[in-house]
Amino acid sequence: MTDLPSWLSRGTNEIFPSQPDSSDPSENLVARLKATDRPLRIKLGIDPTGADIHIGHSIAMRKLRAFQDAGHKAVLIIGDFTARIGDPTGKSEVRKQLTEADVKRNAETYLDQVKPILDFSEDKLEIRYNSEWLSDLDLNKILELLATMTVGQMLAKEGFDKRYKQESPIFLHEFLYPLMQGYDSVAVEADVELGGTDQKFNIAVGRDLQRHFGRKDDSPPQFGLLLPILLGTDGQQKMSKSLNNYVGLGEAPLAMYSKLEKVPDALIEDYFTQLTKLDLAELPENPRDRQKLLALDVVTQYHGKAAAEEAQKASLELIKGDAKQAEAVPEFSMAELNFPAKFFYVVGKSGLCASTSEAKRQVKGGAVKLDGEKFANPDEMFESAEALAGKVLQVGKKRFVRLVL
RNA sequence: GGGUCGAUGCCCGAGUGGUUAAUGGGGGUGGACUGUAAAUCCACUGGCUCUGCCUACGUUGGUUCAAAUCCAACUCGGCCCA
Repeated sequence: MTDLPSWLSRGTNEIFPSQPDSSDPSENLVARLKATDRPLRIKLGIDPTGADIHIGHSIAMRKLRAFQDAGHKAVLIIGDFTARIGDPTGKSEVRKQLTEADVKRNAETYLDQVKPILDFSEDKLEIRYNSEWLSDLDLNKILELLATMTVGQMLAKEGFDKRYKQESPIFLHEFLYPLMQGYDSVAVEADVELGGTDQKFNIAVGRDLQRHFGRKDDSPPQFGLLLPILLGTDGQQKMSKSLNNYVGLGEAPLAMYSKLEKVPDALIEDYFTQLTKLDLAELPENPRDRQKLLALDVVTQYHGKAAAEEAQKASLELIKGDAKQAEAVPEFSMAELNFPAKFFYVVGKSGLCASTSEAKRQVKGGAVKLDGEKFANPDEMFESAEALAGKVLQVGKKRFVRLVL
């Protein structure tokens, strides 16, 4: 049989079912793509559990876009219903439940953030909320769903297995999650479902359920296409907001750029593969140039070329420590401070430190500079704001603020 | 429902009546070094305009000159039995 086209294979971890030598469209995705007489329906579900999505999430979105460009239909499912339960995949704890209002707000910002990635033309994209079909399931239907799987099958799932062995609690409603995600596939008649490698179980459940409930036009059950989980900028754990190793899609150009330009060397090829269309064979030799190219390319995708180049310039200036030169230094008004004031108090209130106590420690530790000069006496008194006006206060290498009246 | 064990700082985890924000590790922040990285070394890591004051060891009460440490009830979780 034929090889996968590169738009399909780039960065793809696994496709299942996969019988590379078969021409049967139910077990070979390339054959399926060829055999179809209609655009395939490509499902990707996201649960609006937080306000931000990051470039790790963008991987599946980009693949979805690739399908759109190849003429297929993206079916983006906003898991407004499932978000309230929480996907137990990879979690060692129960996720806290969200209110309807939270979920709605999150969904809106999500859509906003994926605008640069997806093709939003009407015939290319279908956006569905899974409360549409899940909120009306009656007990009969739920029992039917539950009867398709055994406790053993559920406990074989990685996250549950681990939690079970660690003696941490697993609530019964969590067992429902894979079934609901699978039922989404039934409801939207998905032909392919995209997801991270950790989604294999849930996507496989979708196949089972499609088979169980049958499909309108007797199409074969959905294919699963698994994409790698992006490691965070720390190079250690998967990218996640709570680990603070993420690059958010909604971030400002400079913030995005400066995070991306220090991606560890070991990860940079993965990042190029997953986040850009650049040819890996033509990357620069110098690792530092690679980082810059990556940062520039990704920022361009979300903010345009001009903003990306500006971010690159600003970032260079910041690194040189030339804070006074950089225009991007935010201002902090001292209007609400009470003078006379000790130095650490000013630093603490400036927003550069989390607390005045931390500010004091940072000053003592020699991390604080005023107009580029190290300033290590936390108890230095300033009689009035005028004495500090116009100066640049700096904590560490990355945090700056210009003091104004 | 019965029995039993457990709940400590961002996380893990010591500590079992006595001066002390509370050992250690991870993580984080800062410094040196460097490619702005990694690795390594060092420092810091509850709050407060702070030579001191305040708040902390699941919650609430109690015993005591004194409790994270003892007692009681409650909440939450694990395990065993049903």
